[in-house]
Parts: sequence; structure tokens; C-alpha cells
Amino acid sequence: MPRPSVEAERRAQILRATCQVIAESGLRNLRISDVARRAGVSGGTVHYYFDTKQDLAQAAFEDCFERSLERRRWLLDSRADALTRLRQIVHSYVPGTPETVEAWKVWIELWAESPRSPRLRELNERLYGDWRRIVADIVRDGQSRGQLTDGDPLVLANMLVGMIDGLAVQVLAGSHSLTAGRMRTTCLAFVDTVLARTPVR
Amino acid sequence: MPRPSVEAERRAQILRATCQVIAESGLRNLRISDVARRAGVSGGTVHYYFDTKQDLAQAAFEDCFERSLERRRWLLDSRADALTRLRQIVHSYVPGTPETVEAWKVWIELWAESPRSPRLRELNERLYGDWRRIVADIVRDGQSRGQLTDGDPLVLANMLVGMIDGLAVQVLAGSHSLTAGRMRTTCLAFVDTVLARTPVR
Amino acid sequence: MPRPSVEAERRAQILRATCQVIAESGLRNLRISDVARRAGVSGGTVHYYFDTKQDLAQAAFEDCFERSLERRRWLLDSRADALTRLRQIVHSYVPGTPETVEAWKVWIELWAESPRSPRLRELNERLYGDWRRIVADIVRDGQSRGQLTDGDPLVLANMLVGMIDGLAVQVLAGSHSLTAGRMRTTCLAFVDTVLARTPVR
Amino acid sequence: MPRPSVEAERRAQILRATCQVIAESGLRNLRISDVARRAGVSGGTVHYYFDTKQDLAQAAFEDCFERSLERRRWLLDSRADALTRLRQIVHSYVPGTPETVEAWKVWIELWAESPRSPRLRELNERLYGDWRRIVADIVRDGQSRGQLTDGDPLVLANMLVGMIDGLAVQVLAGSHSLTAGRMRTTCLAFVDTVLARTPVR
DNA sequence: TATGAATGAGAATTCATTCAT
DNA sequence: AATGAATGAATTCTCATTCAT
Repeated sequence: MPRPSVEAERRAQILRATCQVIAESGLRNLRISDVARRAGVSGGTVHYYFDTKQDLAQAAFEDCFERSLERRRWLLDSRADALTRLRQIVHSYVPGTPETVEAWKVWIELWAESPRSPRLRELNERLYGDWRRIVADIVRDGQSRGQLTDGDPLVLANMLVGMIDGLAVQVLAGSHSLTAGRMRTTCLAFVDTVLARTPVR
Repeated sequence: MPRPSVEAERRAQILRATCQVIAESGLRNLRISDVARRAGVSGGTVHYYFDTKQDLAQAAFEDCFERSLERRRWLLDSRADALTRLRQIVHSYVPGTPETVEAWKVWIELWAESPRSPRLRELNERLYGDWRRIVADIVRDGQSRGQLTDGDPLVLANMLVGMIDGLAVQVLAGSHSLTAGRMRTTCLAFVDTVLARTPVR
Repeated sequence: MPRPSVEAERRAQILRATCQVIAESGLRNLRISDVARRAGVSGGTVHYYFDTKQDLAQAAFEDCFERSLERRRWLLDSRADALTRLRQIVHSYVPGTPETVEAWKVWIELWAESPRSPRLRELNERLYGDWRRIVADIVRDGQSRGQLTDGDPLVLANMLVGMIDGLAVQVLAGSHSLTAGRMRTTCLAFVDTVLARTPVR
Repeated sequence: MPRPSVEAERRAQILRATCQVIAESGLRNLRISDVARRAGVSGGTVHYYFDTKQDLAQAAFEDCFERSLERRRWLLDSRADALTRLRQIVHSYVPGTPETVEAWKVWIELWAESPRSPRLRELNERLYGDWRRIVADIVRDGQSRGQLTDGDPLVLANMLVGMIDGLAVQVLAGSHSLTAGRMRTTCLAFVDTVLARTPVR
């Protein structure tokens, strides 16, 4: 009579390990044996929980994505004003902590793989759609309080989200001229001088 | 008795084929045999020109990158005003034609691979640096003629370039909510309402 | 506190399931997990009753063989004359019912495996020897009553049994030109025109 | 510029090795590595010629079957009388030589596998149909010369062929009571006392 | 008795790379 | 300069078997 949680725990453990390996080695070099080693189980065990490597990768992407959004859940519940929350978003998305870096690397892998995977495409659609809508809501909120500039909130949100993604990709690609610091500066400048109604000097 | 240019031609032919395969199947699924088939040569021949698969991929990335910039060379020589040229940039980077789509797919693959490849990192650094500087120069030019808003030209260029990249990634990932059309709208809105001094209504 | 017969029941249940799986998938594809699923128990339980897969297969073969002969027991007790009983034998061995088909498939698997398994060889020897002797006895009986042709009864029995086996193999192999109907015709013709003293026209 | 025959030779070589391994170990235990070792090539080479193990097995069955019939081709061209040829058939099919034994073992494997393989079924249909027709033609020939008993030649041929197959299976299964000698005796008795018009005493 | 989580020893398959021609 | 046959290392996946509960 095994403890009822064993299965769920093992699954989660394997998924975390998979995300780490994907971030570290790329989907390209994802090997079941590496996942197994990192999760501290046997290769057979990985297959006990996931039929194929593809299933494993898909599940790992979902897990990583959902945990990432989960980590930003506090933004939604924040009572801070829109401008502050946008700044918080920028800060939280600049690849600084190992956690953020790992999440970004996994996202890029997912994007690179999406053109050939309907399931990943759908996953991205669903979660990224949510994300853009969240940002748009904040913009809309700021506009209704007169704090942010006018304009289609979804367009403005897309500008910010696109900018964050595009710059993060460069930071992650290890650019020396586009560092995390410069990314932060650039995105904050956008928030403070473009989105804010009374631009910060 | 083949002409001395045969080698160069074969090389180019193989590199094009490699870019196509990478765009189509991903670096992850790049197989020498696929490249060979597409280039109409034997697998042995591919190895005759490129020692290892890694060499081949690296060379293909360089070739693709350089051809991409080459294709935008006319922007540099354009006598059009800054605003027009920025709009042209947006238009030319929205993934519309098969050619653009292929190029974008290769770039994403390169970015995904960069964290693990100093050589790709350096390639990106060099060419992307050039690219950002080109855009910054246009911005600077527009500012000096009073056509564009004030602000650090490099920061403004980074905003635009980042936005283009980040949104293109979503378009390429097959997003239904962020299509090529919406990407174009968003980027043009940025150019016309943020960068332009007298915003287009 | 399970009744003592539970074990015997479970064993039988697992053996039946094994025969079915062998008939359906072949010994080649016999998987413990399939047996378990079909028997409605866990894989662990199968191993609780049978140490190894080999043991399971061997026991299943024995079970199937013995049940097959059991099913023909009535022939022995039959008071019908020899010719009638030989015709009954033919009819009962033509692969028609699902039960017969399953049994034949298992036999063929056993024969295919025998060259490499002393235990299966011995099993076949014992049970097939019995079977040939039964048929020979019927022939002998028919001869002594003047109903059947002269000749070594064992040789005549071997002719009939061999013919049945060889033709059944073709029927089972799905031959379109050697169907169950043609097998029946052929074997009955042998009984009626070769074995019968006064050949049926 | 490789010799033109290398490919055909290697293919044949691998197919022979596969037949041997199937005869020796059974389809059940067919391992690519064993085939490779016996053919004196690497495992990779086997896959160079045959995409999958299934393809290899199918091709091997076809090769074995065709070579078997080829080996009996002389029967067709024989000018001997029908009775003699039927006796020759019996002699040539009794599993005596290593070659015959190997062929029989492969056939039994094929029959055991046929129910699950349309391609093998078709192969058996085609080649076994040929074979039965050949025997029927000999019977018909003997009848027309008054040498053989009357009766549907196809039915008589099926009796003989079925008997040969069924008894051979027992011989191959290693029966002590049904040996090659007894098989020969039985089949010859059938030819000489049943098929021959003037039975040999 | 029975379970099912976990294992690890195989086996098939893939594919970059080599090399004789 | 080019080929393609041959290789073997790497990797996924399967499944009988074990064992704690």
C-alpha cells in the first residue's frame, strides 16, 4: 500500500529535473538519462511516468510555464498602482536570478520548437494569451485612473511584452552589448517615458 | 576538370540547404543526410566540405545571418527620411514572405542555441550589434532633423528592435492572437506615436 | 481470510488469460502485463503465482493442451462405430469455433518453440503420443470389426493425424485456397475413401 | 566506385544469416546483433540494408521460401514417372539434412507468425499455392497415365502435402515416437498404397 | 495475498563520421 | 572531388522481475 502521494511527488520531481536539463542543455540535448540522474531515479522510472521523451518534454514545458505564471500571481493581487505594477513586471522579468534565467531558457526552447509542435503552440497560445491580457488589464486600469497614456491597451501591452521578450532573448543569448542592466533600463524607460502620462523626466 | 568555382558553389549550395533544413526541422533535427538530399549531393560530400556537423551548423548560421543583413542593405543606402526608413524596417521584418519566415526561424534556433555556444554568441554579438547600431543611427539622424522624439537613440533603437524580435517570436510560434498583422500594427504604432515627434494621429 | 480455493481459481484464471494472449499475440509477444490485464489482476500477482515468464508459458501450454484433450474425452467414451468416430474427430478438429481456433494457435506456437525447449518437447511427446494412440486404437477397433481397411493401424492413424495437423496449419495461416471447408472435405475423403473398407462412393 | 555487386551480395549474405538465426533461435529470439555477428558485419550494416527488424524478417522469410522451392525445381523438370516423383518429393521433404531442417524450422516460424502478418500470409498463400499445384499436376499426370488412383487430384495432393507438413512438424518438434524414419515410412505408405493404382504389396 | 512503484538489463534504431574506390 | 558502404557509439524504449507495504 504505497503512500498515495508518491506518484504525484515523483512526477513533479521528474518534471523539475527535466526543466533544469532543458534549460542547461537545450531540448536538442535532452537525454532521458540526464533527467533520471538529476531526479535521482533510474531511467526506467522516468519511462514509468512518461511514455515517451516527447511526452516528457511536453509535460515539462507545461509545468515550467505554469509555475512561471504562478510565480507572478502576486502581481495580480497587488494593490499597487498600475505604474508601479508595470515596473514590478519589468524587474521580475529581467533575467537575474537563476530561477528567472532557467525559466527564460525554457521559454526560448519552447518558442523554437513551437513551429513543429501543435501542442506546444497551443500551450503558448493559452498561457501567453493570459499573460498579455493581464498586462493589458493593468494598462487599462492605469488609463482609467489617468495615470497612463491613452491608446489601445492591448497594443501598448504588446509593445511592452514584446520588448521584454525580444530583449530578454538577447540577454539570454549572452550579448555583451545588451545586458540585463541595459534591458532593465530600456524597459523602464518605455514604462516611464512612454506609458506614463506625466513622463518621469 | 572542374572550374575552381565549383567548390565555392557547392559550399554555398550546401549552406543554403542547411539553412532550409534548420528552418524546417529545427537544429534539433538537423541531419546531414537531409542536408545532402536537399542539396542534391551525397552525405560524403557534405563532409568533404565541412568536417563536422557542428562546423556545418555554425557556417550555415553565419551564411544565413549575413544574407539577411545583405537583404536589408538597401535600407542603409536609402535616401528616404528616418521615419520612412523605420517604417520600412518594420515592414521588412514582419514575417510574411517565405524568405523572411525562414530567416526568422533560423534566428530563433540560433538564439536558443547561443547559451551553449561561444561561437554563436559571438556571431550574434557581432551581427546584432551592427544591426542595433544601424537602427540607432537612423534614429539619431531623425532626431537631428527634428523628425523624431528626443531620448537616447540607442535606447529607442533597442525598444524597437526588441519589440520586433519579441513579437516576431510569437508570430513564428504560430500564435493566433498575435498574428503578423497585429505585429505590424503594434510596431508601426510605436514608430508613429512614440518615435515620431509629431505623432500621427 | 480467503478460501483455500482462491489460489487455485486465480491460477486457472491466469492460465486461461495466458493462453488467450498467446493465441492472440503469439508467444513472441507474450507480455506479463497483457496477461495481467486480461486476467484482471496486477502484474505483481502474476509473479506471485508463477516465478518466471517461462514457467507461466510452460504451465499455460500444459493447461491448454490438457483442456483440449479433455474436450475430446467424449470421443473415447463414444459407443459409435470407428468410422463415425473418425468422422467426428475430423469435424471436431477443423478450426471453426473460436475455441478451436485458439487451441490450434497455441499448438502451433508450442511446436514452433519445441525445438528449443526440452520441457515443451516432452509435453508434446506425452500428449501427442496419447492422441495418436487413441486414434490408432479406433482404427484398430474398426479393422477388427471389418469396417476399416487393413494396414498398420499406427501408420494409418499417423496419416490422418498428420494430415489434420498440416492442413489445419494452413487454415490457421489464413490460406484462401486451403480453407476450413476444404480441409474438412479432404480429411473426410481420406476417412471415407481410404480408411473405410467399402469406400463411400 | 564500389563494385556493383557489393550491395546485392551483402543483402544475400545478411538474409542467409537471418534464416539461420531464425531456425536456430526462433523468430521470438531473433536479435539484430546475432544476425550481424553471423553475417560478419556490424549491427549498423544490417540496418543499412534493412530499415527495421520486421523488414529484415519478412525479407528473410521470402528468401528462405524461394530458395526452398528453387531447391525442388529439379522435380519439375524430372522426366521420371509420377510415382517416382512423388516418392522423391517425400524423400526430399523428410527433415534429414541440416539444410532441410533449417528450412522446415523457418516455415514453422512463418506459419506461427502468419495469423498476425498479412504480408507473411500473402507470401505463404503464393508460394504454398504454387507448391500444392505442382503436386496436383504430378498426380494428374500419373492419373492420365493410369499409374495413380482416381480422385480429385487437388484433394489427393492436399492429403499428401498436409500429411508431410503435419508429420514434419512433429519430427521437428523432436518427437521420439514420430521420427524422420517413421515420417518417411508413413508418407511412402500413403504414396505406394493409397495413391498408386496397383498398390505395392 | 496482492499491489504497483521502481529497477536495470537488454534491444532496436539513429546517425555522424570514416574511408576505399 | 565525390561517393556511398560500413561502422559503432549513443540513446530511447521495453519489460521481466523485485520488493516494500
